[in-house]
Amino acid sequence: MGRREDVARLAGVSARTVSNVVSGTVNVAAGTRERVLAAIEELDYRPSEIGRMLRSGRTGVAGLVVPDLDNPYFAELARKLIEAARGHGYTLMIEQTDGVRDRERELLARADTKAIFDGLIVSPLGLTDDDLSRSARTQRPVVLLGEEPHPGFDHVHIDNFVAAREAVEHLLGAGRRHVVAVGAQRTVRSSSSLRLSGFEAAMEAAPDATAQVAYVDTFTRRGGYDATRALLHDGPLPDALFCFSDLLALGALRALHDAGIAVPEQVAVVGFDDIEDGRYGHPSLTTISPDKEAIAQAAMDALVRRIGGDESEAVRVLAPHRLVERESTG
Amino acid sequence: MGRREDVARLAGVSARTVSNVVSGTVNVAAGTRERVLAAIEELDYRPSEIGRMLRSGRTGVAGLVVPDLDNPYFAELARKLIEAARGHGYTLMIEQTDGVRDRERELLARADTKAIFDGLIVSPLGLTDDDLSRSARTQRPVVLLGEEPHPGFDHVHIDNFVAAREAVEHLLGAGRRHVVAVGAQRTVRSSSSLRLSGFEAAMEAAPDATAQVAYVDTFTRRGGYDATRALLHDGPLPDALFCFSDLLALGALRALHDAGIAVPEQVAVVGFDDIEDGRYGHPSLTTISPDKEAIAQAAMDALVRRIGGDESEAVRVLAPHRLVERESTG
DNA sequence: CGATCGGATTGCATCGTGGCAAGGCCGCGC
DNA sequence: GCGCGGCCTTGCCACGATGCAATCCGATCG
Repeated sequence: MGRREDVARLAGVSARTVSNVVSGTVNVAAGTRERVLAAIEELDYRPSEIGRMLRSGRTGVAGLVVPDLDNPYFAELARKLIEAARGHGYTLMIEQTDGVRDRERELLARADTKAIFDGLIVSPLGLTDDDLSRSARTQRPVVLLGEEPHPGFDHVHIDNFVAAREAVEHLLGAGRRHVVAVGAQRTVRSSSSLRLSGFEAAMEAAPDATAQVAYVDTFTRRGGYDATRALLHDGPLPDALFCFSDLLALGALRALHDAGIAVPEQVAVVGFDDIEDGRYGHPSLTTISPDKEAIAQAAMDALVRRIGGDESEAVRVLAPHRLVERESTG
Repeated sequence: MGRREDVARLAGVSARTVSNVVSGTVNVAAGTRERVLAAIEELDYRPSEIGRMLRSGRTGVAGLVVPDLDNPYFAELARKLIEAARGHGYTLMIEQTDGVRDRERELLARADTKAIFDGLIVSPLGLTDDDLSRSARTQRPVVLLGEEPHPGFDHVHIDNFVAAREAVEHLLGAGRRHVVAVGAQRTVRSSSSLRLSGFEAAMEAAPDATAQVAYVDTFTRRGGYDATRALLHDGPLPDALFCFSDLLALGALRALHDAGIAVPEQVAVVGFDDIEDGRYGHPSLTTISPDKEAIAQAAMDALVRRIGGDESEAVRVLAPHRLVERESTG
């Protein structure tokens, strides 16, 4: 690949003129332009993105920090985010944290130091306000996804409380009277606390119904499987499960099937996330469907706005969700 | 964030000495180092990664081009690749092509021009040798994943032919006598042709068995669902399906269930990829499990070696696979 | 015919690093 | 007291690009 000097020499102009042709921001005589373009073609010259980055201070790269691409919710979200980023002329660098707080902190710190992003979209699990405000010193904007807002940061989310309540109301409305919330967590701070609150709110409005909470270790199929097994072993059979994620629900479905319990006849199941797997499984999964495209779009919009220098107060964007009824609730 | 000049002034040294302290490659007197480090802390100075990139010609970024992160196989592979990249001190930028040849070509071209990667890992679907060799002019190394090798490029793969043959032999060994290969494609050039060949080889070795090929439009659950529906509608019921991917298999399972056909009693099903979904579904899916970790590791190893300047002949790395027997084949 | 104007082209400076080699300083040995 | 060696420190430059302002040239106008 030729360098700009070589192109200039071949075209019989100065190096600066080559730049003018390439950037197109300055008037260049038609004849000159053609000679330069020919020389560029001839020598296979391509301007260096890194030089431009250095000069302009912009990289056109945004970081995405998610717990885990294995998780279909994040994989589907990442897909939409990559598309949204492309729409803004941005490329995404993806990092995984496995929900480990130290990894999340480390990546935030790297955003200050080694990294090259213009900004960062973070889906945190274990970060505290303190972790975040410590990193707020950075010049680089951060947009948060997920349940919890943090003061001073843009935040894109769905109304988890209302969504959870609607899911449970759907179960109650179908006549279910013993509903178990699957997905509370003892270890992790308050992830999903809004979903739990929504569950509780719906249950309190139905005094004749029994509410129960099942704890899980991880938001995985195995977590849902193990929790449901324990549930079936320990006590009376409920007639509905509200799982805090589709993965949990898929694990629960499997455990119910293994125990010979019919879904939805004996137990109805609702999930949360609307991942593709839930649509083709047997039975297909009723779930809360967050508008992932809206989330991705809003997050990139906010990030690009901040990168553009917007210093206004942090915004909270509410993306739509809807309840999708499928076979698992009849 | 302070600049190097400011740090130098505060520490009472030259800007160059600040660099020397930061890089650590040159001897600096202990007292000077401490003063500089204190000034760095005080002014919150952090060296610019972009400046380093420009100076060194390395970015520490690799590109990953996959069809689609929605596809759990690629999501799981991406996860492993990100981890492998981290092990080499690299970060990944992920791009999606949706298997569209023009997008793949465009991204290869961008690797030459706008992009900042040191190298690229590509999982192509529609690229021709010509497309690739056209891009081989670039200085940036490319490592290929997937079925098809291309001359002159490092290639990491599993033995698709043998894996497919083993999958079909497993079905035949269980007494199945009418096996349908689900996943041949009319439009896309030769994707999965090795899996088809493996299928044919196994079937030819069993003269008393009936082989059949079902075509799909896309390697998705819907593709598998539609193809299986058509299959059930059109002809006699086979007693085994060999699906070229787990997604196809999951769609097929759903279609079989809708038609009231028992799996594995009436029809056995084998998939390919061993994605997480297949493990918890009902029935769980027998599948060919490629060693994704080995693939990711080998791909990053090869890429980093090339980036390091290795000009030796292109290598082909064969990663292990194994047949995982689950409920869908009894 | 000279002055002015405007478009095309160019040189200079800068972004932040780090390699290179020259310069500075101290201490030791003679 | 002087010279020399060795360690620190520093200035200069290039990496590649572009904003800015100066320069250059042909053309038009008075």
